[in-house]
Amino acid sequence: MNVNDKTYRERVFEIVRGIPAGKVMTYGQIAIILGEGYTARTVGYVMHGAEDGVPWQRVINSQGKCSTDKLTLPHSLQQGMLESEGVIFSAAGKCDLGVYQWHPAGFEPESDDQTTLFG
DNA sequence: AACTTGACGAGGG
DNA sequence: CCCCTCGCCAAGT
Repeated sequence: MNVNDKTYRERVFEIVRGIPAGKVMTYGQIAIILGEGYTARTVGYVMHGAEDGVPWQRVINSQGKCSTDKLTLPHSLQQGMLESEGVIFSAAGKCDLGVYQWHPAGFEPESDDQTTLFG
């Protein structure tokens, strides 16, 4: 399995393309969904080579922060793109995953207690 | 084949 | 909240 294999990379991109604007997913979350020997690191490795119009900005780390701060990309470019989609970041550059994290159909968390929302 | 890096994650101080 | 350590998998030298 090689990150350059189209099938390998496509599985990651397929999920990322499914993230709607204003929502985010974490590297580790994507790795868990793919299962097959993927880890947060490999997903990140695949993501840094995203080119197919994949909304890479919607993939952040498990802390709710952008991992692109000190890298090739200008500081807060990713955060700025997400803010344009409505994601609110704290002064420390962190967003609330409990609010913005996207869960693909079939991989939703256990929490179904929305019945208590409005009594 | 060995060693280092890297858009990561969890745990501890 | 910041910093460090260790585990993880693939790529580049």
